Amino acid sequence: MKDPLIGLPGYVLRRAAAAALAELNERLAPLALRHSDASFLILIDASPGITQSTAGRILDIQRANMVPFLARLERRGWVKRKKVDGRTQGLMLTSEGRSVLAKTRAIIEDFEAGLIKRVPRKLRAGVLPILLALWNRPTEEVDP
Amino acid sequence: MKDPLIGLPGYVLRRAAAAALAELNERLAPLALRHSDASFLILIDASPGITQSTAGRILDIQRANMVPFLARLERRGWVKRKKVDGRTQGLMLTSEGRSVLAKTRAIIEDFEAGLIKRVPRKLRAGVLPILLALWNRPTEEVDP
DNA sequence: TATTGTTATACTCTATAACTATA
DNA sequence: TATAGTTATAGAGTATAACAATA
Repeated sequence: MKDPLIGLPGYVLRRAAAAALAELNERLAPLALRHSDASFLILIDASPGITQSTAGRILDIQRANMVPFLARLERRGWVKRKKVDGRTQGLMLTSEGRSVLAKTRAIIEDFEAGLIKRVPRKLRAGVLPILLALWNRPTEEVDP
Repeated sequence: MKDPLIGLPGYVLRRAAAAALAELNERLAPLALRHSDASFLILIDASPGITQSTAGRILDIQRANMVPFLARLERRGWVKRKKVDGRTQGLMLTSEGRSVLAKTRAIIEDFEAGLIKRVPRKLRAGVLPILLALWNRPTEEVDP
């Protein structure tokens, strides 16, 4: 039985992402982390003092959904908040957070390397440009 | 504020898929369909008489999750079941199902065309081969 | 014994509306 | 008036375990 959807880039994009995410979550499971936690830790580390609104905008996580998300990371002692003004709080990794991030980075690098290795050598240079292009919503009719 | 994850193919793959899916769901909303419904209708149409177990295996939907999924499509009069033997039932589109599928296909074709148009011309030939390669789990160390 | 369909259940992710307190 | 953080809630999507009926 063949999959009649296999010629549709949108469908294959979804399946590829789902498979990759499942694999990454498996690999992160020993740290009791999910891929979303990992991306969040990386972002805070790259931008210490970032607010949760800004972080949410970058990662495309709604403000409302950041709350339980952040609460968990804080409860586990990986992220701390520091008041910036009366309504804003900057996010920082704790030293424990940096420690778990180091392990996380190792797992992610291994995962990403494995991902790219599935692609035939000759096509590898196109992977990131194509994915970035697919990601961006059409702005003007460039290269129609 | 830059996204420090933008160099990771796995991350961009996820974001690209999420954005594409959201857009497709928007486009399908007038038909009160979701992308998962659409792929299911296409599959049944391509393989009339397929069982839900087989369909679930192809689409990577668990048997247990097929039940409410199929029930909705049947309730809306788009899919009917026919007993094959005592425990197996073949799935078929109703004429109403074929009618909604025709509209669905038009939306999907337009969506897929828009998706591919985001990619610079020179890279387009690589899109599907790369996505298919990323989808497949590594078997042996081919092309390391 | 293995498979099909089913029920029940739980967790993640996402989406929206509305509230508060601050800027 | 707009924004940051929060609460509550709902709907997809996905995962597992267990069961009955049948092959």
